[in-house]
Amino acid sequence: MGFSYDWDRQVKTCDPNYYQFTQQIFALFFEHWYNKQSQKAEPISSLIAHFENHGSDQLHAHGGKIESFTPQEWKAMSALQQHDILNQFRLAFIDETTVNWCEAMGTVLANEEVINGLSERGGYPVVRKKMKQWSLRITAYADRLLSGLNTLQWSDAIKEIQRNWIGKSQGAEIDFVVRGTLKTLKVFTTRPDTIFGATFMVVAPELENLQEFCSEDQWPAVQAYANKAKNRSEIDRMADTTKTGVFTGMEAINPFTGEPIPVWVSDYVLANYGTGVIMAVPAHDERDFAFATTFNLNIIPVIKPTNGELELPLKEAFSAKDGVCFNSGFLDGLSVKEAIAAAIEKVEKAGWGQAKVNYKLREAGFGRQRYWGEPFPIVFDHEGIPQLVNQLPVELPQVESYKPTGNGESPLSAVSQWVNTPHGKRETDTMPGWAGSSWYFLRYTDPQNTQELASKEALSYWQQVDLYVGGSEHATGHLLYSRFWTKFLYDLGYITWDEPFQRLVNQGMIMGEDGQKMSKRWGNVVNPDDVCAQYGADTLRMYEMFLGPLTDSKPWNTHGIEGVSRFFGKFWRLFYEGEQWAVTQEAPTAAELKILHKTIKKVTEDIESMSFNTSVSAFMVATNELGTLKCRKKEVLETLLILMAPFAPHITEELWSQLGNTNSIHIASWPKYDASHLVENSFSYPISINGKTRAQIEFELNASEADIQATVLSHELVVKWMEGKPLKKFILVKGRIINVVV
RNA sequence: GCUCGGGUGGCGGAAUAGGUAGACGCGCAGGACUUAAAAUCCUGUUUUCAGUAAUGAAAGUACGGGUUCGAUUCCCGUCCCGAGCACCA
Repeated sequence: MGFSYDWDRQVKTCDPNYYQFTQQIFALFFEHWYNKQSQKAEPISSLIAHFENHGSDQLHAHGGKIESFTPQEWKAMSALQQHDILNQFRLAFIDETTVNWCEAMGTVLANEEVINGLSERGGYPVVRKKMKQWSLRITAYADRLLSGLNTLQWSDAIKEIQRNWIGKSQGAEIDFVVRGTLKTLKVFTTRPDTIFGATFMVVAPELENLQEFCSEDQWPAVQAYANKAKNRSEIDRMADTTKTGVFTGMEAINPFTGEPIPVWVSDYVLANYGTGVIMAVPAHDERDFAFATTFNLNIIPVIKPTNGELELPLKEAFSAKDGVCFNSGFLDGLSVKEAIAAAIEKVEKAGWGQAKVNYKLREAGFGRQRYWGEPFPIVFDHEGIPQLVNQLPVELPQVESYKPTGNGESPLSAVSQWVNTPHGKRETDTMPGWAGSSWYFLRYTDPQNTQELASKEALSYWQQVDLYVGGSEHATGHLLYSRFWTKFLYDLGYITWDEPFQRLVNQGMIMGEDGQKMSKRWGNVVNPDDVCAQYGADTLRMYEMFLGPLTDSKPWNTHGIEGVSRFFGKFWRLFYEGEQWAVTQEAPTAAELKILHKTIKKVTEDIESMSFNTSVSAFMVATNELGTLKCRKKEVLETLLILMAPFAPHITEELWSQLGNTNSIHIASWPKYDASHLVENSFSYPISINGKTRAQIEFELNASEADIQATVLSHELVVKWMEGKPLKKFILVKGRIINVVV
């Protein structure tokens, strides 16, 4: 096909020479934490220094929850206790995650391998199970991943997918005191303006200390419900939107009204978003409304439309974000926007909570219980504390079997001579496929380097990827992870830019002739090798471009390729008269130069905007016009060849050499168009009367408007269509159109 | 349901800082060259109506409104297609 790949820069992520640096980057994640104050990753040593000097006080670290401690307490801790705390802040850390466990297969399955709670292969039951494994703290970068999108030339679709995935929402965390106890339930809400309408609370069934918020007599029912909910897969939950739940027997106090409201448990509240607890405002939230209706709970409207009244009783939740508060004490009369600000101010002043930003983005699971993957450069010492291995690469051992062990551990755990080292046991999970693919573009700059992932010189010469052409299926995977790794390596000073792919274009697919995706199943597969054998690579390339815009999916049409094939025939005959070479040295005429420079301009602009289909059309137009003029002049044809070289690399190279050139056309410099060849001094104006084209008159472009108007108004057709009515307005758009309004 | 794209001839598609809608190609029809065919070249091809014809008129960029001298392009509403998300408080 004539792709100009530089095979000297080929990389293989599964080659130890490559993955030793994937392991090194993992080690860097492990040795860094995220400072929310400086907004960047910093070495773990600075965090340890902070603990030694200030304890947990004034900590601006992104991470998990810890009990507060003093410097003295920190120093008195055991290595294991210190590890547990540091683990809460390391950017590569051991996380408790929920996985899809298939007992029958003895393995963990990916979400897409689970269908309706059963394994895709075999149809065995799958349950959700907690498992400790490595994760990368991508949430530390959530804000930068979000704001960085604004600087990128990516399609709106992909940007939007990433924005949704990151899912930033602003609101407040508010504490509700549980009646008759000293305990509080912390909720996250984006609508604190509706708090006077909060008539009950709902906690997620997975909440760890669930029992604390249950009365003794309700606990058995709650426990039974929670156990059932735990084993429901996400897909099951999704499929079933009817509301289920159990009353916990407890009540909480709405801090704004002082009224007690019941606390329920239901699986429509997700444990891993927000605090896993919500204040339910049934009048203004569809889900809460459905729940309240199902269980006959109180519904109090507190927001009404800006211009109008609510229809009571409510038939559905009024969830619009423009409205006015009522039934809401000091918030009455305020708009939703004003009330949100006022409610947060009140919450903070009263010490009930604070403004809070939440993200849907979850930490990136980085462990796989599979053989094929980069081993972690980690050994767990005799205390079970993970220690980095300095000697890289840590290579995959040869094994007898790649199959799962059956107990959920990686196949590597069975290779005891590999697992056991003098310093402890190796981590036997391996890294996911996206580990190596998150930085390969950096490796392209310096693929043979054995000392570092790439030299500073190479990285600063090549910089980030100018243009990435790929499918949109990587939107929330590869493309997000690569941005994350790039920002991290930027923080550490490895690179001087913090976005990997400046411009991203999602190419469309060539569909079958029937408009469906090409598939053996539909019998509509067209093999490019066959097309190439029949028509040649240049014809195939150009036809694919000619089919339509790069970003669109479009059906293949076998007849259509004939048109491109014929075009090459015509193009060839500009150079040959029969078998006879026919190119001349004559100087081109003005008309020929105009054709050439028009084409240079069009193709140069089209390449910039990736409108290759219209470039092909421009080549056809130029070839047709030059053919009509019988132009065989070297000066014109040689330049046209250069323009076509990126589109049809083979035929252009051949004709280029036949023109007597000894170097390759693909290193020739790109022509510049000369505007002086394109100047027109007259234009054939379409004359509209009341917006309808009625005549065509040619005028010099520098003719005066008065002269033009006089000529137009006395023109036979214009007179006819004006039907004697008086002229209302005469519009002249120079070089475009004339409109006579009567 | 929400978010983001998009609807133009028989087909793929062109043209949007508002200015001759349908470039280019496919297909189709007719013609030239040829003993014939292939190849090549030429002409026509949005729809409807009138006309033997040249030609003329009207409508037309999913549908209905609006702004404008002028709208495929801008605004409002509706329908349809595609992609993504999916109880995210």
